[in-house]
Amino acid sequence: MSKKVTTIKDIAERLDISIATVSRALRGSTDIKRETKLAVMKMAKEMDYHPNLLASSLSSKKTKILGVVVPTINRQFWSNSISGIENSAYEHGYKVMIFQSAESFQKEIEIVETLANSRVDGILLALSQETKTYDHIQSIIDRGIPVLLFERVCTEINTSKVITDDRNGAKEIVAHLINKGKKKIAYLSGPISLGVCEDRLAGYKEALREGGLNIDPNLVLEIDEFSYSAAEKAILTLWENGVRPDAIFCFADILAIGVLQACKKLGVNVPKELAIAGFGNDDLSKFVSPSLTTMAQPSFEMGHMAADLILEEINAEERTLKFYNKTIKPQLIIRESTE
Amino acid sequence: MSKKVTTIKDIAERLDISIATVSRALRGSTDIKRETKLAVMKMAKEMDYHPNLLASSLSSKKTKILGVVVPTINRQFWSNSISGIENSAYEHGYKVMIFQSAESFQKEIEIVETLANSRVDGILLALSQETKTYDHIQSIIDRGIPVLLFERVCTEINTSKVITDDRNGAKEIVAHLINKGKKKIAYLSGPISLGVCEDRLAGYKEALREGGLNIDPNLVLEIDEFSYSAAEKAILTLWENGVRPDAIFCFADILAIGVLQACKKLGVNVPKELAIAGFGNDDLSKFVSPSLTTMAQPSFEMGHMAADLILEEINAEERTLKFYNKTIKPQLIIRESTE
DNA sequence: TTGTAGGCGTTATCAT
DNA sequence: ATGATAACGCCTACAA
Repeated sequence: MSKKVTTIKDIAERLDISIATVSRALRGSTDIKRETKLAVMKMAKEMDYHPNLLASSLSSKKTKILGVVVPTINRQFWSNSISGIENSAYEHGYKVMIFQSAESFQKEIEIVETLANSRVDGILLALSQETKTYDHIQSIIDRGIPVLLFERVCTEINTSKVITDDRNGAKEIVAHLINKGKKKIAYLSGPISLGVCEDRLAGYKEALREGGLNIDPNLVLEIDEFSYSAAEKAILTLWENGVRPDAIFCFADILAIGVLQACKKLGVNVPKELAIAGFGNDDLSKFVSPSLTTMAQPSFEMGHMAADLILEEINAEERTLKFYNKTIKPQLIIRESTE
Repeated sequence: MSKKVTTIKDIAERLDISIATVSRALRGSTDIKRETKLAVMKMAKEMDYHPNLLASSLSSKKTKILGVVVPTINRQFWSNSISGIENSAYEHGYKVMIFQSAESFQKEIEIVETLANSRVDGILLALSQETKTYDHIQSIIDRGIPVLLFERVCTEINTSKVITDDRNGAKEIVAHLINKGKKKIAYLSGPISLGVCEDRLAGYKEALREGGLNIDPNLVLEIDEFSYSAAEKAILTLWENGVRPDAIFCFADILAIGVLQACKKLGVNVPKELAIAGFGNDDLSKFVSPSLTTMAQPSFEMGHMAADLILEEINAEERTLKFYNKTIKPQLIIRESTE
């Protein structure tokens, strides 16, 4: 029953050569006779040999694997960024292991630990919503494993980072609302403890200031869950309380969708009574009706760049300890919800 | 610079005991003195010890990792099913490695090979669109690694499978269209070489037959890409050719969205002139306007069940060689696009 | 309960 | 160009 798995040792014995030679032949070392190499390859095929990556990695101290941790793969932004990461990794001969933290600090810790213990060559991480301390990350870095933070980053850790230009993106789209003649512009934010949310808040405020509008704290809504239902509820509550913005900038498209749903229930006309702007340019934003004005986030490119950077760090001859801080510009896409 | 990594050997030396004892203490073996165990644990913490999973897996021949291969993580059906898999795996102390085949046969082969060479304890696989031969899968099974097929399966391989009840699901939703008085019902399918597509075609035909409608081959549209743009184009072409169904059942929600877009361009009223039904119950289907009638696929449950099954197989004392064939019922959700 | 020692399958350093 | 042989870090009979 138990199938005998062939190893390089078996090949060596059958060919009556040393395992060292087999090992070299198998991964195209230069100094090896052409014929022995071919003989080994042939025998390997014949004996149905498959390398044991565990053994190889243990010995070589390289896994050629990148670990990725995102809050969820169930949002296009994240799944697209993963595709970008995979694309770059693939080009460089690396594989990618994907994990979801589900916005849980505990899970993030566990995942990062597992990844490190699995000796991945590098970790690409987008912080969970709950993450407020960073010892678990610093500890990984101290263990000598390169970590790159993307999208959900923090200032406390000194390492390479790739982020969206959130501040200017938010500023641009809010400016667009102002241009449309809106005077009471709200911001529907995720947890402001998240750097991304804060940065977009800053951009929002900046746009208001430059547009000569004053900042009304009552128009800054903070919800703690990235779901359309939470957004919908927030708007219904707002209306109950008699607050009436004439435009709203939402942290993410999924939230904007919730706002849209609320408007349908309330009979509020979009964009006349309430203009809605999102962020991300998910498929959803395009197909919903009215279609959603939003900032397109180049998520694939972000992932690609992130992987490029960490691979560069991994393969740097000297640990240069020079980290990059890259910013990616989002792009305004005007649709019906603000026109 | 190169930080010395602590191993059990180091701990053993510091405590002046054998590495065997340390090893046992570290993973709670029963027969070990309480105090030595505590001493080891304490020292491990003190020396910042982290187990090397490569070494332990190599030695124990178990990785406690499940490999998952899906066409893409960028569709809710797939990302949700992965969440289901993770959920079950997590409960059983397993981790999950996720890979995307991008509907490419070549990539599928590579991924499956890598997974096997990484000695994962089991593989959960949804076949790529291009996959027509299955030697690469049989070969993995022959190597002794459990493989479970889900959603995208084939009959050629004898192993556990988890699928949607596609035939009855399709039948039910098409029957619903017939109930609504529709007489010329089209089916917009993905590549019919895919089992899923074929099964839904069968259900579609069965519903027509039972509804007393005849089957018109011109109303069965086959496209080779699961994108809204491909679907949109198909409908525009159909209209150009003067074919006018009064209802259309789409293989997936994303295709139904494309049909909806086409209708908007053509000025076709939905559902009066053309009723539209999808499959999957993506977020999209709910938020689009008119909202989409569809079959809700319990993707999370499917993933969960798939993982449960393969874990059972992995942990079976005797390789029983008894495989399961589970079917999950989708549920009709009626919305505006057919009302 | 603890120790000894032989793997697990590769890679890598010296020799030759 | 090839061969011995010692790691790599951990597990696990078998002994004690």
